[in-house]
Amino acid sequence: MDDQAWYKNSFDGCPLTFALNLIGGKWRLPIIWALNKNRTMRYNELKRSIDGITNMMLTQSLKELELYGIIRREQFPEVPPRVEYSLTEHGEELMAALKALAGWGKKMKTVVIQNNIELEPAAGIPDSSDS
Amino acid sequence: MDDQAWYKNSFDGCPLTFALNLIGGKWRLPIIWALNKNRTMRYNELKRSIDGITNMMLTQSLKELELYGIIRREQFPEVPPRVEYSLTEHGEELMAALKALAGWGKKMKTVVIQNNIELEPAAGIPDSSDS
DNA sequence: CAGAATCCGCGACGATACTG
DNA sequence: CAGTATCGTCGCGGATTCTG
Repeated sequence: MDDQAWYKNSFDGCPLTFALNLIGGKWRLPIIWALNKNRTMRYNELKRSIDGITNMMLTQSLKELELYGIIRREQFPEVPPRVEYSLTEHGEELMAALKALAGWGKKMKTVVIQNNIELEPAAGIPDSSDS
Repeated sequence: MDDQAWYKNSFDGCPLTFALNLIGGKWRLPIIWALNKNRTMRYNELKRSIDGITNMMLTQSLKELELYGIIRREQFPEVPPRVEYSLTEHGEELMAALKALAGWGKKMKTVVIQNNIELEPAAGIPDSSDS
């Protein structure tokens, strides 16, 4: 990197953007969500539970979330390796904030669909197939 | 699109992912944030206030946010065109949810930086500046 | 003043191996 | 079982130019 790590000055002080950077990416939320439901999960258990994720993305996302202090990784030195993941306290606190946002999203889904019906011709989502 | 619009089945029912899709993208939050502070702003006022945004991205983001019902657009039929933007009630409600997330982010900034200091060599942010 | 249209780079992500 | 490594794709967003 030619400058500092992104999180040291991401939006230079906007904690919201910082938070969204932490939970951004395609797979972090699914992981967090799964760990919130099942409390603690092994690697392949997560992989099976999250549809479509590859080893690479799962590993990478888990490492990042652990680095951020959102999830906890416990490795057991056994012959067939066993690694368990769970949410940290910060992860649990995150869930609370996310639920508020989810509540808003639930309401908005209706609104957006209706707005789209009214304004649809101007939407930036072009249709390129006739099927 | 070859299938339905993304928001009609984004995560097929996860309102959280839906919400994040609404406020995702690079400029939507800065726009929302600016409108929340100044209540109502004109186009070029927004453009000046949001550092680095181009006409294209501003126009596009404004249209999307309006389509989603998060912001309101008022056009005045005057000789020098005048357009004013402001948050809708849904936009205001969003701000509330975002503030909780921002609070979490504020706490996490400290945590992440400290974790990084300890775990830094394993971070996924490679240094390739001299290669 | 308030946009619209086009081209393009880059980084996130996917696919596909290989390993202790 | 729990990862790593490498390569290729794809689309968001940046830069630039044009218009009512």
